[in-house]
This record gives sequence, structure tokens and C-alpha cells, in this order.
Amino acid sequence: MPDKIRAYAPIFYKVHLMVRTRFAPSPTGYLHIGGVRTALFNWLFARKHGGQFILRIDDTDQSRNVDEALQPILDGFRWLGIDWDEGPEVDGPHAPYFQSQRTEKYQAAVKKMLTNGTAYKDYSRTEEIQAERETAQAEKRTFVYSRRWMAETDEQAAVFEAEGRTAVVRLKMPREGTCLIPDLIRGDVEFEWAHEQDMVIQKADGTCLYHLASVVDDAELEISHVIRAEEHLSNTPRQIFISQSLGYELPQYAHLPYVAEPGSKNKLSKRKIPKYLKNQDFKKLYDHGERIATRCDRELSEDTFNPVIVDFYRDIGFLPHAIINYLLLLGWSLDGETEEFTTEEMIAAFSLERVIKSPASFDPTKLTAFQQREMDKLDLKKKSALCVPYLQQAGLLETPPACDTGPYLNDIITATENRITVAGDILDYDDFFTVDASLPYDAKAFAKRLVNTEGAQQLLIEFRDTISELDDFNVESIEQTMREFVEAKDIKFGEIIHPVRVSTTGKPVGFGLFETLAILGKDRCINRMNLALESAQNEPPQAESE
RNA sequence: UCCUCCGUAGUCUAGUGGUCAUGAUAUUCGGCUUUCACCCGAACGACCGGGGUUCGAAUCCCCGCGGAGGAACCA
Repeated sequence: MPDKIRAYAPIFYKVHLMVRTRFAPSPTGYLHIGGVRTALFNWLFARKHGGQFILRIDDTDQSRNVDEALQPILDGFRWLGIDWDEGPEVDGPHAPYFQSQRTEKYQAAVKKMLTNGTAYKDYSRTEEIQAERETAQAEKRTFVYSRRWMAETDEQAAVFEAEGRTAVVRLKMPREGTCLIPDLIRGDVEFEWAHEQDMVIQKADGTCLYHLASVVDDAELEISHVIRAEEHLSNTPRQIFISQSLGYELPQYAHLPYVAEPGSKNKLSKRKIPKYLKNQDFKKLYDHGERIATRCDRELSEDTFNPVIVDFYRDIGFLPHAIINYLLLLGWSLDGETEEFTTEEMIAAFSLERVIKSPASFDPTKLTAFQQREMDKLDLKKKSALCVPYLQQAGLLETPPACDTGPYLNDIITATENRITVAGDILDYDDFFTVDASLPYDAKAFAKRLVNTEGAQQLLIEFRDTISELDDFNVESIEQTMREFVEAKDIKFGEIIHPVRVSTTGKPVGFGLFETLAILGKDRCINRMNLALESAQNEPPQAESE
């Protein structure tokens, strides 16, 4: 290591015997996709080294109901399979894991720093600090507080208090030398102490702030590696200062690039959905979700239905492993070739050295491709079990399902082959669960195939009569019948296929038609054809609008 | 304005002085097919810019440019 000049005490990085990482979410009521990636990397690193992963709740600044705001986050992690060794609901030797319940520790730390001269009481007023800040900016230099209202003795404090001032506690940062952070991802990063601020660590009302709390807790919880998003890199010098002032040994630091918006390098944010919707890929994902959620009668507010939040994916039927696998490759790679990892493989392969330094845009299309792969690996039983709740939520299936729906649903899912990307896609096949009389028709397809095509209705009538003679109504017999029908009438396949599909399913597209008819059964097919013919005959031909 | 980080196809990435610059995904075209999807075949597409070092630079150095983060009594 080069011989760096450090005005402050030399930095000792602790050699930890046990790897302990943490993720420290604020109870915001939702689990952000970027937060999941940070947590995932922490989790993988801990698992890889046989260490512990700790969940700590950063509720230093929360007035809301923490329980309510925390539950979705814990549920999200559990769904994804990211388990924690210590934290809410599991507790552990360092409990409590809520910062709001650890305030005495922070108060004690402030007291210690005040005593050893690494922090001071400051009686400045907000406007006064602001004025200094503006002056600095006008002079094009880094703002550094003049410490004009600093009080290091009781006498000084008494003078300021007599003026009606109240105190905050500030860090008394070094003003020369450099702070070197040996970041496990970025290498050595240097900051000049002279550019660092005398950060407030305790507010006038006596409550302690994030940086102090975070450092105290990391030390108390014996965190060995602080793996977090890069927006904290600039915060690290002040945290190192706090750490050293308190006599702690330093953890190893690793700063991850943030997850960026689709098609840009801005940080992904929950509140910018309207903007993201201008991105085609993002819109496609959103619309896909909306189609499913609408059918399930779900609320579509930004808080409950938002692709930046993990719940979105769970609610429309993504597989957790698809998300994990995708997120793993968003900012990390093994070799530029390998893409699919089981959880065990991820744990074995993961290393901080191979984390990418630059921010990565969230790509909904690629995530969907991972999802498709995961779905294709599922056997019929699992796929079916995932689909049932969607049919129930859409009111297409009873709860519990009638005993004969199992095989029926299995036939449908088998016939869909790989057309179901997310479990909610089963709702694309709602026509199998609708009573004949209320089957909706795709207006355009109905007009094209049954109204505007001359002779289509007559062909359908004849085909209906032909299949009504069939004793064995199965895929093979239906196919044979139709092929013979086509030959006998000397027509093209499409001339009968399309009217039949539209009349029996109401849709222009779907899986194999012979399978479709066989699953519906003879009676329903004939009934639906009759109903469609009736509608078609009542509808005058129209010019097609294209 | 100051400080710090980052910059390879649309997107995610491989690459550490010599490669036809890797793979994936997306897109386009063709094939298969009753539609859609799958599958098969092909194509398109990138080293932020400028200087330097070197026989040779995506790779090392310098200067720009662009993007992001920090400069809170937020986290």
C-alpha cells in the first residue's frame, strides 16, 4: 500500500473471523427492486463465507406505524428466499434490531465523543450556517463551517444559551490530510478531510441521526462487511471518523453501483412510473401486469401496483428465482457467458471482486426472458398450483376448486405449452371457464371471421353438423374430421379453422385448435358455435376498419 | 460551484498491451406452423472524445465531455 499521509489516526481495518453483513431498510411500506439487489449481494456474500446476514430496521426518522410499514418488506424477502439470521421476528444476540429501540446506545456514543473532543456542541442558527454555505459557493470553494458558534466549554455554552440559542452536536472533523477507503469493489478511494463537513449527529431535540446510529450499530452488531449502494461512498469518511472517534475497528467497505432507470442512468425511483411508461419495454411489462391485475380486481395505485416494487412481480405470478437470477446479473457476472444459476451455484460463485462498477439499467424485457426460462422448467403440478389462485381471484374458479377441475386445468396448462410466462397468464384462457352464453367475442376477429367472410357461416354450420356425429371426441378424431372436411369441401384449412376458433373461444389466437375443442368437449363446442352463429346472423356485414 | 465515483451494441455484459472485440436479451428478415407462442437459420448493432506512451491501446497516462452520487437538524 502506498504511504498515504493521514493527519488523523491511522486506519485499522478489522480482520474479522466471522463474516457478518447487513441490510438496513427503512420501514417505508414497500420493497424496492434496487434494495433487493443490495440485500441479495449482502446475503450471498454472507452465505458464501458461512457467515450471518442481519436485517436491521432504520427507523430513526419514522413517525408512522412501523409494524405496518415493515411487513411488506419482510414478506418480500421471505418470498424471494432471502432469509436473515438476526433481525425482526427472529431476533438474536444483539436485539433489538430496531434503531428506534437503541437510542441509549447513540446517546452514550455522543456523550463519549463530546468528552474526547471529536464532537462539539454547536449553537449556530440555520440561517447563519446557510449564509456561510452560500458565501463558500459564491467563492467556488467547498463549504467548511467556521465553527463560530462552537462551544467546547460550559462557559462558552452559557454565553450562547443566554442569547436564546439551542445546540446541536456536530462532528469535529479533521481539517487536513486524506482519508483512504480501501473499497472492495472500487479499490482505494481518497477524500481530503478538509472538504468534509462537521455533520450534525444529534439534533436540537436530542435525537440522533443516521450516520451516528449506523456506525454505532454496525460496530455493536459486529458487522464485518458494509456492502451498500454507492450513494453512501461519499458518506464513508464521516462514518470512518465517527468509528475511530469511538474506538471501533472498521468494517470492510464495498460500494455497489445503483440500479438505474430503464434506458437511462438515473437512479430507479418508485415515484417516476409515468416517465418510465414512455419506455416501450417498461410499458410492455406494466401493461402485462395491468391486464392480470385488472382481471383479478386489484387496485392499481402507485403504492400497490408498481414495477419498481417487488410485490408487483409476486402479484402477477413471477417466480422468485427469476428475479433473483436476473438481479444477480445486474451488476455482477461470473464470466460473461454463464447466465443461469441455482441458488447454491450463486452462493458458490459470488464474489465482490466481480461486481461491476458502473450503474446498470433495469431491463424489464430481460427480466421477462429469465422468467420465461424459469417457468419452462416447472412441472405441470407446480404450474397448475401457481395458476389456481389467479382463476379464483378472477372469479373463474370456486374456492376450493370442484374435484373435477384438477384434470381439466391440467389439460389446459399442458396445451398452453410455453405460452404462460407468468402464472397470471392463465387468465388469457378464461374462455375455458366461462359459461357459453356469456362468452365475450373479440370484435375485430368476430367481424372478420364470421360476419364479413362470405360462406364462413355456412361452413361453420356444416362443420358443426359433422362433429355432432362424432362418437369419440378427442384431439385425434377432431383433427381427422377437420382434415377430411377441408378435403371434401375443397377449401383451405384457414377457412374453417378461424371461424371455429372465434366461435368457440371468442379469440383470434390461442393454442392448438384440436386441443381446444377436445378440452371444451363436444356439447360446449356445438353450443358455442350455435350462439356465435346466432350473433353473427344478427350483425350486418361491415367494412373492416384497419 | 466544490468533492467522489462511473463511461464496450437499445439493454445486461466478457475483456487487465496483439481477439475476425465474448455471450445474452431485444430488434429485423427467412424457415416451420391452423393463429399466437415455441423452435431452427441468418442479419443488424459497441469500445464517450482528443492528445500522449508503444511496433501495436477498449486496456496505461493526461486533458476534456457526458452521467450519477454527496456537499441536510433526510436515509
